[in-house]
Formats: sequence, C-alpha cells, structure tokens
Amino acid sequence: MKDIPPRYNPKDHEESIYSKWENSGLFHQETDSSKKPFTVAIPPPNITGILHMGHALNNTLQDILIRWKRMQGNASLWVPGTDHAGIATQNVVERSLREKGVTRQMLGREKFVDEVWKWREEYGNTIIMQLKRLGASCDWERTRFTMDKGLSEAVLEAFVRLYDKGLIYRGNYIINWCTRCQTALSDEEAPHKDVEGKLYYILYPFKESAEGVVVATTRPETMLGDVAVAVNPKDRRYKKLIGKKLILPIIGKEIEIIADDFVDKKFGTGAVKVTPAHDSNDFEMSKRHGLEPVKIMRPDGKMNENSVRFNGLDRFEARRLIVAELEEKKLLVKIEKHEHAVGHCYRCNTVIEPYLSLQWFVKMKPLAEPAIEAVKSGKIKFYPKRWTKVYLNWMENIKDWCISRQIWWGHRLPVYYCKKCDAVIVSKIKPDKCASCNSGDIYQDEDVLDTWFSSWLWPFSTLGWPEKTKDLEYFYPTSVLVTAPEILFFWVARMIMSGEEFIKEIPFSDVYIHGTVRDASGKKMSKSFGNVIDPLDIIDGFGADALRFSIVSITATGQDVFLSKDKFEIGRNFANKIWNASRFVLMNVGAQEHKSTRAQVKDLSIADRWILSRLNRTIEEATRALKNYRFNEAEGLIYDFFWHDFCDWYVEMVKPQITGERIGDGAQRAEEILIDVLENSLKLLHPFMPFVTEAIWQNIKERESIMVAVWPEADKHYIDKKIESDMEIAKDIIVNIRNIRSDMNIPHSKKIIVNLVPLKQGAGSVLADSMGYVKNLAQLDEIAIKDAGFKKPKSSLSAITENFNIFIPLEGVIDVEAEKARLAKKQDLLKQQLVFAERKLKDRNFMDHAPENVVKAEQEKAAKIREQIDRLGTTMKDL
RNA sequence: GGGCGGUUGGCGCAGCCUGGUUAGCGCGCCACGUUGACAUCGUGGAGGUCACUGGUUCGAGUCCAGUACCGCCCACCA
Repeated sequence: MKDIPPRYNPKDHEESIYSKWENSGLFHQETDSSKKPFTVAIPPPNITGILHMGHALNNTLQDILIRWKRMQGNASLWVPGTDHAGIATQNVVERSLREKGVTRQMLGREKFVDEVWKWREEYGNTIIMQLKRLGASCDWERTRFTMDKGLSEAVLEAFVRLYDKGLIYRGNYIINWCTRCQTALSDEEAPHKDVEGKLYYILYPFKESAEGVVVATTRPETMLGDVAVAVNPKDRRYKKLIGKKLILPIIGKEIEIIADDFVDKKFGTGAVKVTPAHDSNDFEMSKRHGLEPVKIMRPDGKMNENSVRFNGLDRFEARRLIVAELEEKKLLVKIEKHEHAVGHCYRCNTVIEPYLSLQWFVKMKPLAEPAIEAVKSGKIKFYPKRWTKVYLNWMENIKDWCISRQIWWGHRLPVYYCKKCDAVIVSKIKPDKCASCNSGDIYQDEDVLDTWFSSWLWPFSTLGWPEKTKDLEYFYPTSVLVTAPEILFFWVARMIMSGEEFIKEIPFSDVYIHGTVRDASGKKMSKSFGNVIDPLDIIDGFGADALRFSIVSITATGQDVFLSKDKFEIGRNFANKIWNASRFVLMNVGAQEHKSTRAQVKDLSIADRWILSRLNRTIEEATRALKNYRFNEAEGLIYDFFWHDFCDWYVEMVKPQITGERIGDGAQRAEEILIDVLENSLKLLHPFMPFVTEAIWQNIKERESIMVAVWPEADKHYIDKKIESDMEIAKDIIVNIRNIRSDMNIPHSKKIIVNLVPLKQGAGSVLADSMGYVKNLAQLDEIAIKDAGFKKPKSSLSAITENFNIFIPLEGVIDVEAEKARLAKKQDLLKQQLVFAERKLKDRNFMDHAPENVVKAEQEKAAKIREQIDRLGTTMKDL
C-alpha cells in the first residue's frame, strides 16, 4: 500500500484539497427539481471584517449543516456575501485618508465614495478568503454584496413599496445622534451602558423672589435649552406653583412651571427641567404643552449660538463651566453620585446625544404583526427556544425605525425634492420634473439608508428579488438561519418582517442561535480588550479541522463559549487519531477492493456484530442530534464511537487476525468490516472535519470526493442491545485483569492464566464467543471457565465483576515472597502514618482549637489509611 | 425595574428537553508502557454529598418553587 506518514499534517493537505473542491464545482448548486432544497443564507460579514472566533463558530456550524444535507442528497445551497457596513466602512476609509492628511469633506461626496469602492476592491474580500481557509463550502459563484446592482435595486424597491403603503415617513423627532460619526442612529445602534454619573441639583429662582424650584439633572448643559419646568399635577408640594414663572439661570429667560403626569414625584426633587430638543420625554411633553424646542448644540457636539457665551465649546467642557458658574452663583444645591444607563454609539462608543432632527422612519407596528404571528404559530422556531420570548417581547414593544443616516457610504434614499415647490417625490429613478409644479429643478436627498435596510432583505435579495427568479422560487424560503444573539433585533427580527411584507412568506423556518465567543475569563473577544485568539493562527498551528472540531466540542446548545488556546489540541489530536487509525486500516486491508456486500449476521463474530451495532446506533443518534441542531452532541457521539469503540477496542480485537496468522475466513470478514466502519465513520466525521476526512478518502477512492458520498443511514437490524451488553461483560473482565496486572507490576510480556467462575446462570456461555478477545487483550496464556465448586488456587488474586469471579494464580508469574515482603513494607509505612493521624485526633489541643473542616479532613484521612491497610492485608492473605 | 443564562472531581465543560444501571468527556495529576496505526499514543489509577433549601415521585444531577453568588440582555425616571 501507499506510503502514509504516521502524522497528520494539515498543511500538506488543506490548500490542495480546498482548491480541488472549488474546481470540482461541488460547492455550486443549481435549482434541481429532483431534489429537495436546503438553503442557508450566510450572515454577511462586514467588508471591514477580519475573521474572528465568532465568525469561525458561526460559519463552522453552517458548513456542518450544508455538508451534511448535501450528503443526504439535498440541493444544498449556501449563499455567501458581504455587507457594506455603512458607518463602519466609512470610518475605516476616513481614518486611512486622514493618515494622508485628507478629509472626506476635502474630497467631496463623489470622490470619497470612489475611494471607498477602491478600498473595498482591495480589502473587502479578506474575510471571504479567510472563510475558505476554514473550509466553508459556500457557492462562491453566487457571492453577493449589499451594494451590488441587484441588491441595491431591491433596496430601492423595498423603500418605494413601503413609502407608497404609508409605512415610511419623514419627521422631526428626537433620535440618537453620534457626535463623532455625525449621523443619526437607530435605537439598536445606540446600546445603553451603565455609567457612574452625577445628578446635579440646580435652583431655578422665581421671577419675583430669590426662592425657587430645585430641579435635578444628569446633563446640566442642556439647561440652556430649557423651555419649562414640569411637576406632577398631583404633587402637593408643587400644586400651587403650577403656572408660576421661573428665571432660567445663565440664560435669564422666563419659563413656566407646567404640570404633566409623566413626572415622577419620587425621583430627584419631583421637579424636572424640560428640554425638548435634547430629550425624548421632554420632546413629548413640549408637544403636549405647545412649547417650542430650543436646540443648543451643533451636530458635532459643540454648543451653538443659542448657548450664549458657551457657544463653540464642546458639550462636556460646557457642562464643566456651567456647573462652576452655577456654583459661583450659589444655584448649585448639591451633586449626588448617580448610576444610570447612557447610550453609546455601537461603532465608535461615543456618548450618544438625544437630538432633535429631521429624519426618515419606518412604521414598525404593521410590519411586526405578521412577524409576531409567524413565531407564535410555530412557523418559525428558535433553537434554543428561550429566544422566542426575547424576540416576542421586543416585537411587541417595537418602535419606529430611524433609517436615514448622514453619511456618504450606502444606498442613497430614493427621495427627491422640488426646489421650486418643495414637493417630495419618492421614486426608484430620478424624475425629470416635479409632478405638482412641472419644474425640472429637482434634487435628491443627501442621506443614505441604514445598513440594515439592505441586510433585512438578504434572504431573498440574494436570490434575485425583486425579479421573480427561478432561484427565488426554488430556494426560498431558506431552511435555517444560524446566527449570534447580538443581532437578533438588528437583523433576525427585521428579516422576518421583510419576508412577510415583501414575499408574503417567512424567510426561514428555523433560527439557530449560538453562544457568544468569550475568552477564558468570560470577556467578549474584541480587539480593544486585546484578548483575541486569531482563528488563522489556530488554523496555521493546529489545522482547520482542529479549529472546527474544538470550537464545536465546547459549544453546548446556545451556551456562550469560553476559549483558550489549549482547547484546540483536542481537535488536533483527534484529527491525528483519525489519520492513524485509517493508516492502520489502509496499510493492512486497503489494497483489496472493498466489497459493499456484508456477510450474513450469523456468520459474524461477536466483535463484528458489536462494532456494527455501535456504528449503527451512532449513525442513528448523531443524525438525530444534528436534526435538532445539537452539534456538540452529534460530534461527541461520533468522537466517542470512533476513538473509544472503534480504535480502543475493535481494532485491537481484530489486530491478530489482520496482522498475524489470518486464521480462517474471520480475517476476510474483519477486513471488510474494518473498511466499512472506517468509511462510514469518515462520512459521519466529514461535516465536522472536512479536510482530514477528504485526505483519507482520496487514499481509499481516487476520484470521488467524500463531499458527495451518501450520508449513512442506520440499519436497525444491526443494532443489538444484547450484543452490546455481552461485549461489556468481556470488556469488564479485561479491565479487571489489566487492573491486577497493573497493581502487581506484571509486565505485558508476561503471560498469565485466568480462571473465571460464573456468578450468574448462563454467564459462561455468554462469554464463550469472546474468550479469544479476552485472552488476547489481557495478554493471557490460558483462560478457563470453571464451575461454581472451583476452589481458589494458592497464591492467587481475585476480582469480582457482576458476572464473574476472576482468579489469577500468581505462583511462577511473580516472586510471591518478594511481593509479600514489598506489600508488608508498604503496610508498615501506612500503619505508621495511621499512628500519627490517630495521635492527632486524640490531641485535646488540636481537637479543641482546629476548625471543624480541618478536623473532618483529618478523620477522613485516617479512615482512608485504615481502608488501604485492610486492602493490603487481604491481598497478602490471597498471595 | 423587567427578562434570561450559569453554579457537576484541581481546571474547562457535557449530561437536564424525554427522571431509573456504577454521573461522563477533555486537560492536568500519579504509576506503568517504544507489544510494527498513533507518545498529537496506549494501559491502569486517584479525584465528585451534581451551589443551597424545600417540594413532587417508589426513585431527582435531571421536574417544580424559593435562596445565594456569578454573568448577559432589555428598559425614557430626568
């Protein structure tokens, strides 16, 4: 047979195997009416992204499903692609321009966008290349990008349809404003973080007297934009003050005390300053009371002309100075420490400013209804199902979605305005003239859409929508979405809404949500923490299969994953084990043609029947686990079977037949079964460890790829509980004998004799078939089953199992007298230890003063020593 | 404020959905081993009152209720 090195070196195989796969076209999937489709749309990574462990986990799981289904004979399609990631990408390109001393404003919109495209040509496919190293079997011919022509078309179509339905509107509202990115953000893009802040109590004096009302605020600088002070109408303290006038400090403006139910009597002083342009509650209040908002800040976070002498100062600097000024004027009553949640930009972590601004929104309630129903009715299922509640809770409290962004990289809103009459025209293409006044002076809205406005169309836009394509017809809805919990609201929920809205059909029936990848201490892996384990380093050092296997092995359904580098040794070692077990099989039996016809069950040995039972049980259970997205369970079952059943036991059992004398026709059958079990194991392993299984497969069958081998089906009549438990009896005896050998230091080369006395009716005949294996694996000279009257021979050790009493005469095997002496010496030593321990336990001083647990430990120690002494005593008597 | 997850040998985790042999796995530890697949290995061993309290049950690591600690997510009390 071929020369197979005794170590699996991933570097020798991965690259060539992957390019073979790519060239073979096996990743590509066309519509095929003879097959059932299985479709997965990749969560498109950002073009700025580089592969991290989260991606590695996410894509490994998808690849497992895709490869498994492909082997099961489905038309298995994995649609890959990338996301243009508006703000993130714009930031990255701006940063690299800045290094050359260029700002985007210097370039102007058009040139800047050109720069971004150039950047994306150069770096935007990095992550795609990295996915290939992981072994991802995506249909690369179908790679999509959210800014592609087709997908952009889908975005415009979606916008126009929603607008025509009245589900998109424009308006002045308080939105989340990032002063660094200088754009509006959706609520999801401005996650709240707990911050240790301060609560400032400020006196607003009455118009007529130095007395006044104290208000509490966390953002004192916003007082410059105050238009009122509000109290709860039921608050006795303030009831009679309602309608009175106050003088707004610093500004000197007159403001009124108003009454509003929103105000919480118990918080702060029960009086709240009203700043409609910089707080959403205040904005709502101002609408109720007909108050005009006053903006005091510019988009860059600096104070504006309404801020009198603070004009031009940064908001936090202004805060500091205003507090100082209030203190000086004795208007600052007190400052309290105050922990509260503050929004932060999800891209740059800048503190979000609630900001009054004219933006575009999607009305979400009508879209949410069918999406809620889809999950409630069970049409869409979450795995694990606890996410259902999280999803429903969010959907039922959904708020309108701010979709306009004040950046340049992205899909420009298909909205046009007439310069002459201010008419708003929403259209996929620029209209020639205004529909209402016929003017040709028309310009397009400057804003672009939220990145997620294109991603939410992903499951169908990638299949050609809005065109009615064959692909869409055949592959949609997709089968399962595999994703991380972080983007449940951003993406998963919105895709369900868009699917229902635009296709009238759910985008996927299953949502598998895996855990977050964290480091060993539980922190999220991120570049800024410096705790990143680079998947490519792991692939270089351990191999892609090792990375895949290990990351799945430590992923219980939906649990977070705690990673450290040494975990990848599990996968590397296993890949090597697979390689070497295969090497053994191929070197010994590979030369002959594998016959698929199996011998009749009755002709098989007990070992053969046992391994076939275990194999078929494993096939059955692993397949069921995969069906339920229990990846680590499936993998664990296959691992245990392959390593602990096949390698540890079966291979060892048949070794003498294979490598030795080849007695009888058992050898031939064992060879057939060896290769059969090996092939089936490789198939089971392939979705998890594609490279090593393919490398071995190519050694067995030169042409065909294991990718398209048929996934094994469990043949139930091989599954035999009786055989399995019979084998356990034999294994138990072997382990007990080995145990005695180990205890007595009997070398492997020393053959011994064993007598078995059955303890149960029929135990002897059950064992009859496996006597040979016991003899062989326990290195025995002779093994005999004796009857119940059998007398324990002199100088022998015994062990009791459930079914047998095992006697091993040791006369002539070891020097009995010397062994007795050795054990006696050991016993003496223990006895001495016991004396010390007991002395301690009788020591008044110790017993009275030592802590309870120490005393207990001491007692346990003594008990253990006593037990050991007894055991040695029995052994010595037996000898 | 609401919701969710975790707590199992020295360490990292399965097992809980579907209650029932002796609670598994990997690492680490101890002893032995170069028996022609594999030292990225083999054989054997030590090590666990399954966080706590109560309940359901013939039987609970597994189901129910509560407590404690750790972690995550959501939320406009300024």
